[in-house]
Amino acid sequence: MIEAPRKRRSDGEASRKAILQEAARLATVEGINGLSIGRLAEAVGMSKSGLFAHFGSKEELQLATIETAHTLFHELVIEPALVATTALGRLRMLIELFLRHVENKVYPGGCFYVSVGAELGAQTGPVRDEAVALSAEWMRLVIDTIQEAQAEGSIAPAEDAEQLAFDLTGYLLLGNTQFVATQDKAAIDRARHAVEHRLAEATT
Amino acid sequence: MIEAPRKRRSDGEASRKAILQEAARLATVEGINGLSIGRLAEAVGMSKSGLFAHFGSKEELQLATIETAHTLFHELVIEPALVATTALGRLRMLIELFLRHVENKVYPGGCFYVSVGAELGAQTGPVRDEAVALSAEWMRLVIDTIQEAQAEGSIAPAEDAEQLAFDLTGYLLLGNTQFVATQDKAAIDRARHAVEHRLAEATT
DNA sequence: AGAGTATACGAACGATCGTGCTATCTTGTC
DNA sequence: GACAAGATAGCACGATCGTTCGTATACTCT
Repeated sequence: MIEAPRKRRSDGEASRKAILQEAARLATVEGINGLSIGRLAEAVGMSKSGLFAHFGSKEELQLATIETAHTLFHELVIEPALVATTALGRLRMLIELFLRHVENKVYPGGCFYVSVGAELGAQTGPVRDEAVALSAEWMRLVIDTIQEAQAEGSIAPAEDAEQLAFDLTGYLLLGNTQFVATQDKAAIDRARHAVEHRLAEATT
Repeated sequence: MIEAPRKRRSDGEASRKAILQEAARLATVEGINGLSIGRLAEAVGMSKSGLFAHFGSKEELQLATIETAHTLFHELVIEPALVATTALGRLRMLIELFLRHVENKVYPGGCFYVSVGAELGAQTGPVRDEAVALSAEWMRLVIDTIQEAQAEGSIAPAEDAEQLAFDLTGYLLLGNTQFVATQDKAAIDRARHAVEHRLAEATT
């Protein structure tokens, strides 16, 4: 016997969206484990039990939060970068949009992946697995874009794409971390400068 | 009226040391906030109240934990590097010893500063301030060592010492983070390779 | 209009949190 | 060997944790 699909009401959908948006913000500050359902409920202005009913368990809430952050990251960073016509242009835009979304404080604790990835990296469970998988997705995208740029002849074929992606991501990671800790945009500029320097060496 | 200095007993001293060592380890996995006194007490095999009496508050425990990690970092990474006679040698040793202490899993969650710094970066309070200050100490040391190497003529005077320190630390940060998440030493080797490449460019 | 259900709330559960208080050991000093 | 003080444990506290349950509201569909 197959259950008839329950219909979702628009107000519930809106609540769920508001909850997850706030959850993603708070998770970058307090951690995705440190964030409690009670404080989250207070932040969005609803009851603990009402909020909880949307997810059924804290783990489901955490997974939904990660998915929400993932979607927003795609909207703000990845998809806008795809408009560039050349692979090298896409690579530059990916990096610049990443730095801007940190600089513009999309999340108070910097890049969501960095914050949650650092928190969960050494732990176990489905929440950690999801967070690590999405972090790896970024690295994969950068590597692929570099290889496309090599195919287009704008990045030297002698460059190890994975190593170059590592170097560039290292700058972004430290830029993010320093900016979060110091609130000094100089950290973002250091990252920009490092990226440009490295790309100047790699491009033909 | 000046109080006579309280004498500390050796067994208490040993307990305190064991507690803090375990606290530092657990903090890199569960976070310095996520770590609870109850679980820590269970991990070291003593009662919650007995452990608590050593510190008087959780914040004091956290500060003492950070100080312990700081001391160990000096012993394992910084002081051994000072034996090198040249500044460039010291720089290389600092970096290599850092990577080794990650690789050798001195802490299960990688570098203590990175783990705790990422967790507390966006928060407030004395614990965060202490963690951020000690992270800045590393950067300061790398910058100073680079400038000494420039004074010795082994690193090009045209290099911006702060930018070079940023680049190198970025590699270390990502190497640490990737290694913790994947347990793959290839991440450490990527960091080594990036450092060597960057130093090859900067040295005369 | 009435039935059915998604949404939300309040109250309460057992567990655990950080933190006290008190008693019992153990150790170092005279 | 007595005695003060440090070290540790037991117990209890109020608060908060994630979770469950029953119920009231409000929307949607027939």
